[in-house]
Amino acid sequence: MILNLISLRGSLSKSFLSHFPRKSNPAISLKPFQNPRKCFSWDLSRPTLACYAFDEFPNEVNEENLKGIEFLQLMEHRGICANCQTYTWLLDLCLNSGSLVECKKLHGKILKLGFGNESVLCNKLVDVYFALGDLDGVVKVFEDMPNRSARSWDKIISGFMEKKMSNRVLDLFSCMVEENVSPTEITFGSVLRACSGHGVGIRYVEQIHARIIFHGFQISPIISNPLIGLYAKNGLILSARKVFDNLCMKDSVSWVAMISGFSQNGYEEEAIHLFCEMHIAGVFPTPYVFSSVLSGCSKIKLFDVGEQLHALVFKYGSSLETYVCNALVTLYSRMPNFVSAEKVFSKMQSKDEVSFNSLISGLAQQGFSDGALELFTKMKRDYLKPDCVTVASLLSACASNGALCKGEQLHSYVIKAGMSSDIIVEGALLDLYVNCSDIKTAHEIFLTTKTENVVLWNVMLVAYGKLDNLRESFIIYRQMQIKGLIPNQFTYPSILRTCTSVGALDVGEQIHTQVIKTGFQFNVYVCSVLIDMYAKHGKLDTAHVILRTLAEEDVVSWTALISGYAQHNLFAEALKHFREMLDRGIQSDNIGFSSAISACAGIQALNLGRQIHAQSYVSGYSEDLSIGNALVLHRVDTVRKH
DNA sequence: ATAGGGTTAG
Repeated sequence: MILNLISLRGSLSKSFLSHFPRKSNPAISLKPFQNPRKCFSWDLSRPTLACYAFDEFPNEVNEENLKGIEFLQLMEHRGICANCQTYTWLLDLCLNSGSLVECKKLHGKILKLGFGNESVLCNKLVDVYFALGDLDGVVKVFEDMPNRSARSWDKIISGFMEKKMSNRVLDLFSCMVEENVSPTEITFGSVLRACSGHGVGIRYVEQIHARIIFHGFQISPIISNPLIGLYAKNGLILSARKVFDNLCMKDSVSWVAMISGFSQNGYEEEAIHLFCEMHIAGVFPTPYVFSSVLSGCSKIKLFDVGEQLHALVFKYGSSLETYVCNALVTLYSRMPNFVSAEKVFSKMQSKDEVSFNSLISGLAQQGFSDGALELFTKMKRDYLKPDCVTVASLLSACASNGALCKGEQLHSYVIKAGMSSDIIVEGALLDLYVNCSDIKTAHEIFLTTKTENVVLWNVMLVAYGKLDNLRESFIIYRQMQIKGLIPNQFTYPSILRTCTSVGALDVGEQIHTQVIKTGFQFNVYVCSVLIDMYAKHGKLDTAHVILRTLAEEDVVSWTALISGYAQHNLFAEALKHFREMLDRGIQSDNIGFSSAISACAGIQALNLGRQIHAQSYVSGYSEDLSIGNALVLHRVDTVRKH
């Protein structure tokens, strides 16, 4: 209707109208055609304004020259007073034209005319200043505002959040609380996002949570979902679960937040379990939840569950989603053969860096460094930029294969691409040189790094361990404690192995006390090395006690003890423990087999030795050198007997 | 408001 009328007016075209904000009420808009001037003072809608301009200034106004401030000047020239609404729309024109100068002029006029108290205008000014990037302007308007409603606070808080200025958001929130303005859902939404962006302490998050409960928002998914994420990111998985359980209306985002929270914190089984619950509850599985739960399956190598999920991915139409496919590629690339991984990968419609990284890391972790490097080349050919993750995987593959030359080439790529200070690339790089026995270069790199990365220190402990240099290892170990770095489950095995190999049981015992002090006495990795150390040095009772305190013993811990018994001629004990290990459903490794065969030789148990040999053969150790040596010994001993 | 890939080990 309006457009028809407008088109009758010739030059007043649609593009002319596009200069004006779209905010028209058709019923009112018809009025100016009867009496534009009268209408102007109390109602200015988009067409009214334009029609007025056309009626009043047919020669002066056209599509090109009409700008907000010029129009205002024309109005003033004609003696017509602009009202509050006029300024609102003029400010909207600034938004479209992007002119900060004009906005400032209008701001000045608004203050001069005494419109500075109008909250509508102030909010609009905040919008425009934000859009034009003048944050000082924003703050100035806000400081001058007389009555700051929750809505105004929300506007400025979410504005700063959009600019990712978490500090400002949290400061503003404190001010808001001080002024006793009740926060809204939107306020809490921004504040929670600021918390995760800024990495604030969990105590602060808990305070915010208390306020959320106080204001009765804990049942809102919009607030509780990010809260779940925040608790999960900080490792407080129980708090996250509590928030999740308190939600009476869980939406799909709530489920994803909780499932990914579990999956990312080492609670993969719980993640899969919760996914099943979600599925039973009839909630539609989004691509988000698939990528999350699949990632959990990859981490704990639950391939069959992953395959079942893959079927669901097809069923629910997520099979073309990049995130989902990437998670599937990761899952399948952890399997011994890469057929499924390559199938998913090649069928992907749009591959990104992560798609390549998933496959590369799979190849790298299974020792196929050439295949991984080939993909690295392919990746560059597809115009995808290899990132820190790519390089870290590749470096790790080169390190484990002793491919120093290729590793060095990657090193220069790292320097060129500016990744030298990435915390993980540094670790992988250092590991490369240590593994390739270039300890000198490794130490040089170590000296150039910042000192707060525990991994680097651990790798240096491995480095000096390789040189059997316990003195230097111990200095490093001491220094990291002085720097306040907390040893982890990688630290203790590294130095303890050196103690074992140089025969420094006293130093080892000293470290054992620290293991207990820091709560690592239940860690299988740490304990297996302790058992090995004590067993090799004849303290078999101590080694035995340590094994018994483990909740979940593994092959390496058992065989460390068994080989200790065998080495100290306690053959019956060795065989007894070998039997017990098998009875517990733990498959032997080569150390276990060779120790048991040696023990058989020791007590001249030919038949048992043959049996164990057959077992080792079935377990795939037919070409193992240590077993071969044990067999030779066995033969010699049994021949000697006859 | 929710998602995928990474360094050190016996």
